[in-house]
Amino acid sequence: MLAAIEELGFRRNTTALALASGRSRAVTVLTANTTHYGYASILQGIEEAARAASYAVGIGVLESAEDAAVAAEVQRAADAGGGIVVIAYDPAGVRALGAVPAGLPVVGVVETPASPPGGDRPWVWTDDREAAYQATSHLLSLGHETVHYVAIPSSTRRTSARTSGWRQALKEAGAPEPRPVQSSWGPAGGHTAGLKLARDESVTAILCGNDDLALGVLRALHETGRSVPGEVSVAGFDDAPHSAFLTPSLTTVRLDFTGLGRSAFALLHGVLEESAPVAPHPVSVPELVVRESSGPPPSDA
Amino acid sequence: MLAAIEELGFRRNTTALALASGRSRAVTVLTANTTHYGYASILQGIEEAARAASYAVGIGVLESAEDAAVAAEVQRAADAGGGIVVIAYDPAGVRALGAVPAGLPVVGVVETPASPPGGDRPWVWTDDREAAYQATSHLLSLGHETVHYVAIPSSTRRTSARTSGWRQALKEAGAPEPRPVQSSWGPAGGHTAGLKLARDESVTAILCGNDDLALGVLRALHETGRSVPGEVSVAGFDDAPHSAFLTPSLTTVRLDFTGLGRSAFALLHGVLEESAPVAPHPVSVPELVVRESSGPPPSDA
DNA sequence: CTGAAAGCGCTTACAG
DNA sequence: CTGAAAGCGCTTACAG
Repeated sequence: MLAAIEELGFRRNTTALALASGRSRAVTVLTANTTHYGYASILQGIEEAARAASYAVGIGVLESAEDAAVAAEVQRAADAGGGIVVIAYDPAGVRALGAVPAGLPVVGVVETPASPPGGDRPWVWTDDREAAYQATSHLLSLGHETVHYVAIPSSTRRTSARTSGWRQALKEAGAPEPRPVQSSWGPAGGHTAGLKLARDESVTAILCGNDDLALGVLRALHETGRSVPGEVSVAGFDDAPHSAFLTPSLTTVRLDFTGLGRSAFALLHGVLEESAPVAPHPVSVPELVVRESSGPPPSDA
Repeated sequence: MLAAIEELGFRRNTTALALASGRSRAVTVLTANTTHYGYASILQGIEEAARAASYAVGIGVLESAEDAAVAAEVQRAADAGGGIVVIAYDPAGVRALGAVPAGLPVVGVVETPASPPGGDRPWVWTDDREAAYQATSHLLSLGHETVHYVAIPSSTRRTSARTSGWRQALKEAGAPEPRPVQSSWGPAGGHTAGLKLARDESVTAILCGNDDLALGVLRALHETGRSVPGEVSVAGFDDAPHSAFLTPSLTTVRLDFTGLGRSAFALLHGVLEESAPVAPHPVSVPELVVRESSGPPPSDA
């Protein structure tokens, strides 16, 4: 009988099931971006874990950080039923996480939290603060007087985790703290920032908020005739797939975004079904990867 | 009254609506990958257009090209209700497109079709053949005797559109046709292929199946001490965001993947609702972008 | 433990 | 044109 049902291509009707039972086995990911390395990798991790648990995965892009637009996207996600994961790495994401109505199952993917964000909601994070600290310390240990910082847009008005890790390393080493250069997410922003920093002869080490920014900085340094790492050292963030193959190859801090996405889903799964394996509070441990783009400062500097 | 309803946070129940009416205002995109530039951009385009039309967007990743696995993913997408877009740039995608049961609303995103793929289903494509033809012709016009080709994995056992465009340009110019080097999707594959080609002194021009591959080839050439474009010219495919900022910056063929995604959704929308604007048969026109990585062959060659 | 009824929140085809 | 009834395909709480 069951075999016959199988044979005839019978399939449980997901919609009716959801209406009758009130649960959906679905997760909607709310994110401001789907193409940058970190975001895309988290999405990939969530999808993998969701697929393994037979959950459907939906995506909603937060195109604007404006309150009304964010609220509309959150509503759409809520309407879809099931749970929500919001990637809160930027203002739009942070607002979306805050706008999810109480009572809805949600988990946030956030930067190192100073204090628990979004009230008592479950969340996962990358230890961006530690990662920035490691990269900055590495550059300082090479003998650089200080390390300049090209920042990705921060998620809140407060200091970002990456910025504060960088700052802490400088402070501990007694190094002067240059003004961070605010930039964007992509290579073009890094290029602009790099051109600006290249004009300053005293700059010998640059930490970039992500690898794409670093790529643009590398290009700017090349254009202005400053050699890397001979005259200037550059380090990135993320260890994107291309970073090992740049010329010079990029020193960076590897972050396990895919694993972070899987953890986010696991947490949500635990919230939605008591039977699901309970995920511990997961933190991805950053790992410094030293390559060609960092070295000692020029001896005559 | 309506205001009061609005006030109380009343919302139409999507699930009940779908059950009762039999339609979902949802699209599921089936793809083998979500992070590579082309795939991610198509997904982004679909999401934009879907959001504008108030459609929910789901994703299903085809982790394996094995028949049973593909069939299972297609079922999941079908179960979700609504329409399906499948990105058929690889064996898994091509099989998934073929496995969608007749009668379900589906559109395929395919390589330049030799003949209409998937029967009489609507589809959109990038003109990969033309793009490869343009890039190859550019390199030949610079004076190279021939152009070597590092290929991405092809979607079928038949010759890919990119390969055949390259071949056609060589043939028309009466240039010898070297054996294509089969590679993967990422920089690591390009690096391996580049190392291999670098051993052959006669190689002066290399066309790569995508920009990530080209990035790896550039690195391999650097490691083996061959200058670009002095000794070897390199061209890519896609015009990914970082390509303009590599050193040397990469000559490539720009493809409008985001627009392609939007077109795919528009087509599907037309199939699902007669009232929706009918999309024309859309083709994205490739555009050659000449940068630093291509130039004349060495004069002594 | 098994089986028939009620109900999830809508749409749609039908009676008034 | 308006309004009450039936039904979408399931689950769940309840009677047997």
